Amino acid sequence: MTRDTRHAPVERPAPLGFQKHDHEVCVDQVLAATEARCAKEGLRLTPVRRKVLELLLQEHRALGAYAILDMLREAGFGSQPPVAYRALDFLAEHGFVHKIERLNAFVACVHPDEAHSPAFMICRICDAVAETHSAPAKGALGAVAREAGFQIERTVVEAEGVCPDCADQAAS
Amino acid sequence: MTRDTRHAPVERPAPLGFQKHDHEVCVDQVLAATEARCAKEGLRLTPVRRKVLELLLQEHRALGAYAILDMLREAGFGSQPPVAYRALDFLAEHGFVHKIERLNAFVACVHPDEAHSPAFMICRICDAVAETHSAPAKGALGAVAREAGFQIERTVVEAEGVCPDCADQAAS
DNA sequence: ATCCTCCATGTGATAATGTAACATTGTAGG
DNA sequence: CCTACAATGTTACATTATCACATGGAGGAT
Repeated sequence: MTRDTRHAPVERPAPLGFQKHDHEVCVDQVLAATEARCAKEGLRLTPVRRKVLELLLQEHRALGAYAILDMLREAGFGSQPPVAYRALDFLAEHGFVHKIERLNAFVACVHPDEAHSPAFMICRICDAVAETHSAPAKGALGAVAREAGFQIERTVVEAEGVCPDCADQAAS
Repeated sequence: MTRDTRHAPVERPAPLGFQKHDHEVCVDQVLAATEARCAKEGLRLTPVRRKVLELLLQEHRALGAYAILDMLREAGFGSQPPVAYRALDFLAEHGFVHKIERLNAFVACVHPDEAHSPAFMICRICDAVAETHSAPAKGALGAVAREAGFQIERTVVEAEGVCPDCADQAAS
């Protein structure tokens, strides 16, 4: 759709946020936080589910279900689509990962503790994705919805554009 | 994804906005406005493209590409997916229709004149869709993006919830 | 008018994404 | 232990989307 101008993803996609950071620490922290929340709420972070989350955290970018499935296969898990989709459903349902509708892909949530309605910035050149907050239901949209009698339960907010790295490259 | 609670669409989906209105007039007006804009900008509103827009306007709800394709076939146009997708691409590129990412479906734009970044309210029960405005790039999200050096070109804003009609039915 | 070019359309084939259904395995609670 | 339920694995299939290439039609240049 209207994506004629879109390039193929660059070889080494930019990190999740658009800034550098210590991967290992970041992955470990989120995994630990996720395990804690699962323990507290009686959720079962089974091997497949944990592996999917770990993969998404390590890659630190949006991955399609089939890309994840390939990695699961290599890791010795089941190799049929439902395996990946079910794990992703679980993780998404509890906010550990988010689906990027624009890309039909998934990213690990970078702050699994707090409840939040996420918003994303998606680079159309390298497909890097950065997560931030949004509260659209509290602003103008919320007002329109209330007036119309529409009850908002969830919001999808995705901004498409050019990330700092790709803008720099284009300039040079 | 996390849509276990979702019902099948009800038999008679609610209209595009959540309020009643005069279909005929509405369809004619938008078609006329679209033709005017195409004439002015040298865009070619060919038969297929016009037909697709007309179908979406008449149905006044979100339709998948294949639903549209079926109708095109019945109307004597080509019957392969690219026929529908190309028409939709054209229409979406110029803002005459919008894609609802959450549904992988398309709706006719209800105000094809003004340039705008649309926002949608989507009923998870009957799949009715209402369009309104948004300016997320001007609010908190815009601030975050500027700070991060991310250039927003386009936004996807979709609120999922329950429309007034379905809320009424649930209450009764 | 003729040709030429570009854009749009038609078609077949195939890729990518997502689900349904059912058998099997594992795990927690009685 | 054993029962009930959740999670996994697998087959098959449904839905959504794109590629590649041939054909047709509108407009401009000569």
